[in-house]
Amino acid sequence: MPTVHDVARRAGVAPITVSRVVNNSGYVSQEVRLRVEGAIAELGYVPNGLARGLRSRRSQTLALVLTDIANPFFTLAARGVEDAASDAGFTVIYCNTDESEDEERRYLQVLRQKQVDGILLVPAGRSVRALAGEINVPLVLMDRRLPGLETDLVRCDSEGGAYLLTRHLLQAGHRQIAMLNGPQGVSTAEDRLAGWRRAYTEAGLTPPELASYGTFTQESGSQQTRQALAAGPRPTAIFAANNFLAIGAWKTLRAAGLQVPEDISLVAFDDLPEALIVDPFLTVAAQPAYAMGRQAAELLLGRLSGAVDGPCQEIVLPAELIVRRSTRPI
Amino acid sequence: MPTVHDVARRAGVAPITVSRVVNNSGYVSQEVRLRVEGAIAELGYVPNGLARGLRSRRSQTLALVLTDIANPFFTLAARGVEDAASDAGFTVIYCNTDESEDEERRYLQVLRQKQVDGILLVPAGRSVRALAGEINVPLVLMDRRLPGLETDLVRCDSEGGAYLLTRHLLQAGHRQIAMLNGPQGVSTAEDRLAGWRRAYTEAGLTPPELASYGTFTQESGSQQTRQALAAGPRPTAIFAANNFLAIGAWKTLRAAGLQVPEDISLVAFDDLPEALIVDPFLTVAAQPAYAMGRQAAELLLGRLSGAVDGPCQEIVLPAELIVRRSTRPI
DNA sequence: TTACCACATGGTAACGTTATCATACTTGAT
DNA sequence: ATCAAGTATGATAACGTTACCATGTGGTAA
Repeated sequence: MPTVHDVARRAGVAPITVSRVVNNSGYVSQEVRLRVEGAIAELGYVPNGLARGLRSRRSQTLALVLTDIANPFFTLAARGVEDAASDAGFTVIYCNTDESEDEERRYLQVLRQKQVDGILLVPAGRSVRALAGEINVPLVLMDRRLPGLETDLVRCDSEGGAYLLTRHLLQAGHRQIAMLNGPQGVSTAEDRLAGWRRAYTEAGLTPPELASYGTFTQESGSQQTRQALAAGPRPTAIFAANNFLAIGAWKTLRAAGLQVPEDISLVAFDDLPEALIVDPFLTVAAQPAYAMGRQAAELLLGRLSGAVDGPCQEIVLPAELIVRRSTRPI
Repeated sequence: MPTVHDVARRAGVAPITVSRVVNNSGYVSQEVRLRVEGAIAELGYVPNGLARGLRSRRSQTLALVLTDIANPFFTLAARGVEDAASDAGFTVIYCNTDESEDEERRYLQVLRQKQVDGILLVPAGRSVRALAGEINVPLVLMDRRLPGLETDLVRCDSEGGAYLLTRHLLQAGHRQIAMLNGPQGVSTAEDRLAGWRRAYTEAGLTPPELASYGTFTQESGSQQTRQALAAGPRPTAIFAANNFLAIGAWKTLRAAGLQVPEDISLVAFDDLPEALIVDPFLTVAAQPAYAMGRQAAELLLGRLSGAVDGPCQEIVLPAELIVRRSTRPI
């Protein structure tokens, strides 16, 4: 592997001049520049990013820490992040926490070692709040708020989306709307619950005792659905707080012999990518996942370059109500 | 940021001793080890990965270069890679080429700079063959063969899977089976075409003129389907060479007023993750995507650690025929 | 003339770690 | 007493780059 020294010798200049050519920094005469570029091409020189990063204290690397890249919502967000980073000459390290705080802690430690320039994080737990100070690296949260932590944040308007979905059902005459939710304490779960509540109260109604917590998984969707079906007056509609919960609910409804929407209505937060779905059927509140990822990355890159300055920003993207065929008036 | 020197001073030892404690290498007495560990904890010392990598020539980083992480097949493979890498203490840089050779070239250059220890690659074009020599980094191909390049390879048995799907249709009495394919020259496309052909010839039949090339996208699936429906005797079945092609085909069939399977049968390579599908309906050849990613990463890590030695390996995982409800006898 | 600035190039040191070699003390076998 | 092997620690230098400072030229303004 040739180094700056090899290139310098070949071009008859000092190593630092090679550095200037490569980085387009400082003054270099046209003649010398051409000679150096020639030498670089002849030797196939590629700068060593580790040495560069060590000296300049910038690694040109971002990290994306999320709960599960296999969730299409995060997959799309990841593409947004990757595209923005790549445009700016940054590479991205991905980390899946699987909603585990231990994993999250472990990864943040590893990323500190790697000297990443910035971190995009979908927090799995509250522990980041304590770590954030230590990490000492620009941090932008995605998707979820983390009360008590002063950082930039790019998220979707969960409360508003949930409100729209619930209002849609209320307007169709539903009153017993079961809410299947993610983990208590996770901001998206809390916000969606709040939206559900607000739709009721704004309609002059009292929210029923039909909200449950769980995890953002299919299994939890099934479990919460079974629970909702078992209790009190059977709900006439179900609001699943994310895509996996919705799939679990739907499967369980089918298994219970209930048709959607004939026997029960079903709405959900999160849309599924058009590319994966033959016949979009669910009425949903769609999040602009790609845009969220891109904007979060751009905000972080802006902080790094100094283009963005000042106090923490909270960018809230709207959720779009897409009415399809999984609901029916009562 | 404290360094080895700070820790060393605090613990009353030499920096190299701190290094030995951190890396668990060489001899360190129990007493000194405890003192050093204490100092590390007190100072919150974290080793600098860049300096470490520069000196030791190992960055503990792998790269995963694929065409599009948004394809669930690759998403799952990526999880397999990430999990295996993470277990071994490696982090993963992701790169999406979008099937562009230019992007692929660009990324390989960047990865060389980053001094990644190894690369997992789903080749977008033939250009890698030329680059592979220069890169000088262990390389494991995933998913696609690249004739003329001597490297490790982990892939699925595309030919066999296509054969199973086609035979399934032939046994059901279909003779006019249109094959919607990906790009000519991509090994998975060629292998699946070969499997389709073999099913015909083994049944003593001549493959019809119903195979077309395109890209592995939904749009191409629509386009190829329209073409197949327009020509000659209408096909009684369609074999889509991947999941996106299948979705495009299905949508186009619906738009043309054709019911699956009543009016036409449909099968596809690639399954969709259970978590995304309410009611699995398509008969498919399912690839073990997660296993593919994991095994590819483990092979690469084995090469790096020296645990795997010897000539190039080609690991071929079987595709599983899953018969569901999208086909019917004729 | 002096002073100053833009341009052009180089020398030196430092980023934080670990490879390599060197030193020295035990212990036990000969 | 001697040697060898195992244990324990350190000094030095190097990985490849760039920050920082220094030097020198030529032109232009005062």
